[in-house]
Amino acid sequence: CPVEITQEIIGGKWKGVILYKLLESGCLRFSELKRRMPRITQRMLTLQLRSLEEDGLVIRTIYPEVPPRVEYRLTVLGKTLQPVIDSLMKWGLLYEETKSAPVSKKAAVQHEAEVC
Amino acid sequence: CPVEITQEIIGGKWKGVILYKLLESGCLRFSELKRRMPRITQRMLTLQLRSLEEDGLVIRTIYPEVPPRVEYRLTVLGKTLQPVIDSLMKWGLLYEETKSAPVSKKAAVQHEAEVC
DNA sequence: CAGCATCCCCACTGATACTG
DNA sequence: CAGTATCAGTGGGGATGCTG
Repeated sequence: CPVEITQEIIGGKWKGVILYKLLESGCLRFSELKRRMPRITQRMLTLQLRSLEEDGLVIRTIYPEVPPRVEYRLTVLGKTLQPVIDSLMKWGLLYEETKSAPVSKKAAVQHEAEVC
Repeated sequence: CPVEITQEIIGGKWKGVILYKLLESGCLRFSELKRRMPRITQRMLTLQLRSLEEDGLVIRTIYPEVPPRVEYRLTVLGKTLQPVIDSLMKWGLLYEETKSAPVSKKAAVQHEAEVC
């Protein structure tokens, strides 16, 4: 099932957010990504980026400098995730709205009462 | 982050597929859902449906008959997931296509060579 | 038919410390 | 700066058997 395939690739706790940040910013260093995701650990960020790289969504570029610099950006395939991430984000916003709008709940319940 | 919120709700191995089947069919009995997802165990189907119910995406209707009959359908909120599930499915199809098209890989790599 | 109960595993996630 | 290494915990997910 295609839905399952996609979820296997961008699922999990962090990948969606990483992709969102990269779509937003285009190209980010490891530390910049980390700064944009204060709750993720270095370890998890590394693991998730490696996984995204394996699946061909992200490119990792190492600049042989001191101090080391590594930049991440989306591949062409990775960029095709834009509409997916967008819809995930939009629905997240809608959901938060819904939860904080108790006034309309009664009307909603009446709708739900429809029979199959 | 809204992206993370959505993934917490419809993430995991099965929820996306369940939602897809319900969007497609409108209303399904437990056994009908199970038949459409041969790999899921009864236990997991039950657990995932309960979770979707808790989050207000699915309505569970029990018909007091013998043998028992339980039907599942989306709430109004659940139906708002249509564009999300759609985009997940479309990208899944695109991804499968990409993997089975080795001819275009060279061109793709050249694209990836662009600098940040 | 549509489940619940039970047992179990390991993959995901995390905290912490260390390093080229 | 951008990682590895190590250890540990939790819970998602699964197999199987039983039942109103």
